[in-house]
Parts: sequence; C-alpha cells; structure tokens
Amino acid sequence: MSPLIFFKCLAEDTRLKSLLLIFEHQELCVCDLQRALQLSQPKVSRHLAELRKGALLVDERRGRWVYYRLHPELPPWARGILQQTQVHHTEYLATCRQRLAAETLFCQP
Amino acid sequence: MSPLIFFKCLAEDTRLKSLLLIFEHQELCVCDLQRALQLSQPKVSRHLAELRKGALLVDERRGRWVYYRLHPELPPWARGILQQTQVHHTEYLATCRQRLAAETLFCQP
DNA sequence: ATCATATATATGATTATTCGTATGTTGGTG
DNA sequence: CACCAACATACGAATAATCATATATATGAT
Repeated sequence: MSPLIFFKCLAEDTRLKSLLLIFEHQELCVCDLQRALQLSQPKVSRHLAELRKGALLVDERRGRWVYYRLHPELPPWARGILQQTQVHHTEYLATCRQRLAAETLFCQP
Repeated sequence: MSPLIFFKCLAEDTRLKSLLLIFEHQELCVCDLQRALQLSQPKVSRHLAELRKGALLVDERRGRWVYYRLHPELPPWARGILQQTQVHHTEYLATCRQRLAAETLFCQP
C-alpha cells in the first residue's frame, strides 16, 4: 500500500467520510452511506469502488445488500491515520452520524 | 486545518515527497528540493506554494534562498501523520535522500 | 548599474477527476 | 416467470489539477 495511493483515496469528501463512517461502524451497506451522506446511489457506489480498487475496503454481498468494511490487510499505519483523523475531527462527521442513527442502523432482511 | 484539505495536499507525489523531506530536515530551500526530486524549478515552486496556501508550510527568505519549513501551528495530529508516513515508508524517499546527501546539505552564502 | 542566481507567478494546453444520467446485474418475492 | 429493490457500471459532459514555457521579482556580486 503506497502512501500516495492511500492519501489520494482520502483526498475526496465522499470517500473520506465513507471511510471514517465504515471505520466507526465496522461495516455499512451502500444504502446506509447513501442516507448518511445524502448522496445519489451511483455517486456513493463509484467512490466505494475506488476504495475497493485501492484495497482500502472489501465488499461482501449478503442478500440484497452489499456491505463494505476495511480491508483485512489494511496496514496498521493506515488504520492509525484513520483513527487519528476520526478522533480529532468528530465534528466533520457529526451530521452524517446523526442521519445514520436516525434510522435503523443496519439494513435488515 | 480540515482533514480534507490536509489529505489533498498529501495526495500528489511532488508535494508528499517535499513535505516528508522538509519534515526530516527541519528546513530546505527550493534548490535543495529541486535537486533531491530532480524536477524543474517552477514545478517545485508551484507545489510549495500550494502547501504554503494550505498552511502546511511557511517560507522564509534568507539571502538569495527561500527556506521552507513546517508551519509552526501545524496541529499535532497532522504532524503525527507525517511522522507515521515517514517511518513506515523509508524506501519512498530513499533516492531523494541520497541525492540530497550527495551535495552540501544546505545552500551556503 | 549590470549581471547572474534563486525563486515566484502567469498563461494556455493537456490530462485527470468528478459528476449526472441511463442502463445492467443480482437477489428476493409473489 | 414478472417485478422490485439494492447495487454496479458505462458514457459523455463538466470541472479541476497539472504541466511546460515564458516572464517577473528579488538578492548579491562585479
């Protein structure tokens, strides 16, 4: 995992917020993020696909939903950066978190 | 310092390398970076200007040279990320470091 | 005052990202 | 099977980032 690729993945609002929200919740499906970020489905999917291609995330389909979580082999230095960012910028995700909590947290079958 | 702005600054090869080299050496002038990175002077200057506008660096003219260093108020979380990146990616800067060391380290009047 | 060195910025061209929209695919349900 | 919901991707347009080149400024030396 090159630092340059990693930082490019973090250098966009939708991707950074998605990553941090997934970091906080272990896993989230596309429609969770769609609601939390108030964005169109293709836009969310496209950015998640980039994070998948960059090996920051993995996806897993369960029923109709596709859940994203951190790549199991995401190196500790990268996780550390996500953690530091999350800790020092709680306000950055505040409204997203509220919108996530407002509804049932995970999609249920 | 918003995390998004910070990561955008790190999301480009020339800027990331310049930042890390400056982090290692406390301060470097433009011609040091020009030699270390083997890039044209305008290209180096342009990226340093972006880092200055993003408040990651400050510049100080001393004689004919302009020295860049980390912004004194760069928050600790941001410094921490630079440090983690530097520690875990020594190879990323290896050849740059060699080229820097090959010549007198700092420009002398 | 002239010149060379170190650096900054402006300009237009090129390239890369991002986006909205439309369409394809997959899985469950009746 | 037909249908709907959740998601992915393809396509062209719009936007942003990057670059090479040319030019400007500032400093020190002659």
